[in-house]
Amino acid sequence: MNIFHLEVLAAVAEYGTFSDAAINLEISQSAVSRAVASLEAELGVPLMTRGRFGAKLTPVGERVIGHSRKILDLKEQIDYEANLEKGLYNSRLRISSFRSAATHLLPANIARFRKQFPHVEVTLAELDPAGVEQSLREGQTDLGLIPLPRSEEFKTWEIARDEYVVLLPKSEPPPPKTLTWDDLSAYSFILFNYAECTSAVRDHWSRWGQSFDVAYVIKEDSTIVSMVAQGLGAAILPRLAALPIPAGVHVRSLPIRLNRVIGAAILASTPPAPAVRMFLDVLREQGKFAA
Amino acid sequence: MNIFHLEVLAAVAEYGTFSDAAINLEISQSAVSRAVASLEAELGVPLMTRGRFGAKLTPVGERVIGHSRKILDLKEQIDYEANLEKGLYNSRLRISSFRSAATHLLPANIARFRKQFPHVEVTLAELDPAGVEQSLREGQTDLGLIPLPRSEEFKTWEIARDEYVVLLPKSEPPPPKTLTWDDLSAYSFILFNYAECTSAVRDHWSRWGQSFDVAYVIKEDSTIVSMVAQGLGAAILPRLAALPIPAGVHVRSLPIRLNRVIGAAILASTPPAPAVRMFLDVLREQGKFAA
DNA sequence: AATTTCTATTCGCTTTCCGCATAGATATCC
DNA sequence: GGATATCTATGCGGAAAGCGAATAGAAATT
Repeated sequence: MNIFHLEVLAAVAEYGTFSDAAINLEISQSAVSRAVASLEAELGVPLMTRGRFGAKLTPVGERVIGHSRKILDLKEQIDYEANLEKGLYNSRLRISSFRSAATHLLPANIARFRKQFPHVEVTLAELDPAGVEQSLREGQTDLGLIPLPRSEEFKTWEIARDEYVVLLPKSEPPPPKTLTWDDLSAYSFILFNYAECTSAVRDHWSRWGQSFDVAYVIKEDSTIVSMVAQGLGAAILPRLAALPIPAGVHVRSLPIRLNRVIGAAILASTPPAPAVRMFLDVLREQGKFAA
Repeated sequence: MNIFHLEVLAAVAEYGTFSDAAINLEISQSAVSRAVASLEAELGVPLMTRGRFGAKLTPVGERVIGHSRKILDLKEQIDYEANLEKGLYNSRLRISSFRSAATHLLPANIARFRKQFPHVEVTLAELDPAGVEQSLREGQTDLGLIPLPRSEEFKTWEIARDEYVVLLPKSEPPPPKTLTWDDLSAYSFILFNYAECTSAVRDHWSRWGQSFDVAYVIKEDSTIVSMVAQGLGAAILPRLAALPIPAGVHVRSLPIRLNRVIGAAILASTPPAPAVRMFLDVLREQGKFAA
């Protein structure tokens, strides 16, 4: 059975006559006639009645055409996959990302992407968010991972949410499971001077009428985790940035939770390349599985 | 694109070599090689890698094969519809049914069935349930509509449920919306001497420790409805049997509801013919829509 | 009755598909 | 290292399928 013959059958059903179907398909009327006859011969049942009035599906033809249309849809999807592959072949995808997304979110997704599209060359640059933005503007980056929201010069998609957690040093008794603002007032804080985390934390506790002692503002997330482990203070930073968290450190949620929204971004003025669109699909599927 | 070529691709993916796929499809190895090459040429992408080790799908081949398998499934469904049509052509379906199912359930369903299968000749005989059973035994009926349950000599399917309702004559004030057994004790009853209705009703009120005056036992449902309208008593009978119910008669549920289960039946020893199976599908769909 | 419009079929040609035979490459065996 | 086995790719020739142009036949329209 030839899929084009199914397309002919569908066209006759839609246009009502062999002649009109022929015009629309840009083949001759006799080709239409023989295509339908060929299907009927192969299946052994009449799919259409026809005469001077044109052509109409028989009852069994109605049942067959439903399946035929689905076959034509699937053929379109096969063509789409082939065209996508041709469009992606020997293309590249340059990703820039701030550190914890680069470390924790991207590697597995890049692996899954490359398994489907092995001919796309993927590069990953770790930059702070301002650097990601600049690289996008300069055309050095195809897709950036940055915190949201962002200005309208970028088109963005939310990819993940990362909770700001409180890291507390080992203590007897251990800190309560659920922290209050009063519990936090006992600590000096080490804040994370990266990807707008310090300002996000200060804005958050200000919004709830709180203010806490900030003893350090540190750029290195691993350093922050070590300092907490050594009892130098408590820290508030995104969970992904804190990973891996050693056993001697307690992790708690803030009294009122704060999330960092991680987004994928391109320049709003640039239509996304096929590789970008396919990678965004992979990222979205990841979010779906994580949910 | 030729659907058989998709079948070849699927076979190679399954068996791992062109040679093994050829053996299983009962074509030559060179035909397999050219079928796969033909698909690749048409789509413009390589679907398989191959060599002395045999053949494996490429990543785009993996994506394409998913759609291809669905196309093959749909082709099977098209073949099934064609074979069904051939099997049904010039066949007949002889239905026997007790009266109210014959009057109310079957006509619309027979119409829907014949719209899909216009070459099946359908006959409908109205018989009481014992007559339906006998006609099935004698091979004069292909499918019977009878109350359930039934003996194991029949294979049955539940098709519908029909509530036994109380018909009450016009009165001032009208009878309460919800009847109690006490309410019923005020009436003489007219019972329906058809399709085991009388015994079903007597069994029901006995099961609940009740017993009521039975003034008449009548075979004609329309006569029963008239007698109630004229104030000769109350009636208990299946709702379908009572239709159409005139305005001057009140319809109420029994204090404890009773349903008649209407089933479709064939002889257990006889595999159902294609026409029977298709008609059962139509009856099941009706139940689905009614739900 | 003539004309128009629909589908079916013939003719001749092109394209596609197939099996047989074999070339070429590579893994396995001795 | 050479012989053998096993895989896929391709040439050849024939059969089958598909196509457009032309035309036959039937039925609706004018």
